[in-house]
Amino acid sequence: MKILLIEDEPQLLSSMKAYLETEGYVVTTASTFRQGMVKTYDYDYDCVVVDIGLPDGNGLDLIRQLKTTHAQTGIIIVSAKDSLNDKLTGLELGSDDYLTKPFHLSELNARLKSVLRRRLFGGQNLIHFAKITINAHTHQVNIEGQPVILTEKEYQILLFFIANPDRLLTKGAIAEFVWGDHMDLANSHDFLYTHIKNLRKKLIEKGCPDYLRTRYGVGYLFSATP
Amino acid sequence: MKILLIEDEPQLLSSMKAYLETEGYVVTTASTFRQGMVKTYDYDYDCVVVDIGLPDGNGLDLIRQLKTTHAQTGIIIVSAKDSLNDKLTGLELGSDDYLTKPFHLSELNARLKSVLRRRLFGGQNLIHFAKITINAHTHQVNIEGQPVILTEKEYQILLFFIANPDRLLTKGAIAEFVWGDHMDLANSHDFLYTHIKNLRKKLIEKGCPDYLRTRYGVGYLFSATP
DNA sequence: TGAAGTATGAAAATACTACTGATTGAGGAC
DNA sequence: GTCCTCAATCAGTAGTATTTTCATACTTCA
Repeated sequence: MKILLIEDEPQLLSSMKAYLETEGYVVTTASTFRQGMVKTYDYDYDCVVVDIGLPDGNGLDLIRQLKTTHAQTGIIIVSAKDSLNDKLTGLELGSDDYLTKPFHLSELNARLKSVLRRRLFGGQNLIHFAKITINAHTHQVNIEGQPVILTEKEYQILLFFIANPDRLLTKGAIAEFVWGDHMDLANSHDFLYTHIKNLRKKLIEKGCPDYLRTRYGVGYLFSATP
Repeated sequence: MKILLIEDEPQLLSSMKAYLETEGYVVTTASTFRQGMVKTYDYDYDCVVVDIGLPDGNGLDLIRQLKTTHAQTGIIIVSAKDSLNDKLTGLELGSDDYLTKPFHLSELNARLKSVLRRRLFGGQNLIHFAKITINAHTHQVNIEGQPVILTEKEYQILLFFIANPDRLLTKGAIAEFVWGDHMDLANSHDFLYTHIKNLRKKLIEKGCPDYLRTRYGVGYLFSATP
């Protein structure tokens, strides 16, 4: 899960970054709209958190543009109490949620989760796929009622598969979803293999058919139908 | 596709070579201008990548000479940040692109692709020939929209044919394009026959007329008109 | 027709890709 | 500190695709 934070107060920015990273997100930062805009050219973020009160230019333009060029990216607006108008306009333009300064980081996290969940599964908290049930809130996974204990990486990989059933997912795409863009190219895919092996094993142990099919030289396909 | 790398840092040189070889190029190296110059006498490279900051002599001379003796060879200049003048002069002299150190290997690859594409097909990414469409970027080939799965060798042979339609191509020329100069002389042409057979078969299977005509004792002619 | 050149299928060799179990090391809990 | 878990790495093996070789059959052309 990749988040872009656009915020000009260095202290707030770094504490947001630190907090979200402990929550397992891959976080990129920018301190101006311009910078933030440039980063969205290079990369598809799952969610952009933007402080709309930045000095350079107009944050609403950024939102407008993001919504047209990256329609599927979530947007959360952060604003000072007095810029209510901007907030409303932002929501009209298609941002998914807003926060008023000052806010608790846990609050940001909650909004983020909700936006991302909405993005992936239309806001459902419980996600079903054949015998598998995922609670996106608690990260708990069940196979026919039986709980399966997954590590965070395993969970994220499974989530990505279930968010994209019956679609051929390249190893690069999976790595990008789980780890961000800093390792997909250079390194080997050993770490992916290992996590997929462990995930497969845990699912099958609980009586789950092996929905995961390997496409040699490309990636994986998660499907309940042969 | 044959590339000559002229660069004096052994480490950079070898990593460039290794990377480009995995990308399917045939790579020769030189660590001085003099050496590089000599190699261009022997051989026609598709592109020369030259670090203009080498200690011996003047790299600009090399570029000037290359442009007159091998007008169709692509040239990419590599330079340190501060030698902007050299870079500009190089471009004036006819180099096709430049890179400033340090650079990502993927960046070099992108420039290389672009230069070679420009050389072969006037910069087009999508190359059309009758029913065949080639995406030079992804190496995908389509016959009337239908994808054809080709191996890398088959792809390169097809690319060479389509880059030279209606021209009689000797087996030596094809081999040189695909494998470089290390095998065309000595060995038999069995491997070429095999790849051409497989390529033909795959194209015809997808409903493509057999554009490839054999010229007994010489080579092949790729043409849409009888 | 015969010799050289070309085509073809199948097998062998090679290179590449994926899977697995074991191990290491970092970080948190106690 | 010690114990634990998890992520990451490694080495070895299995699996698959591609390239090359080879034996044989077929064409072309003098």
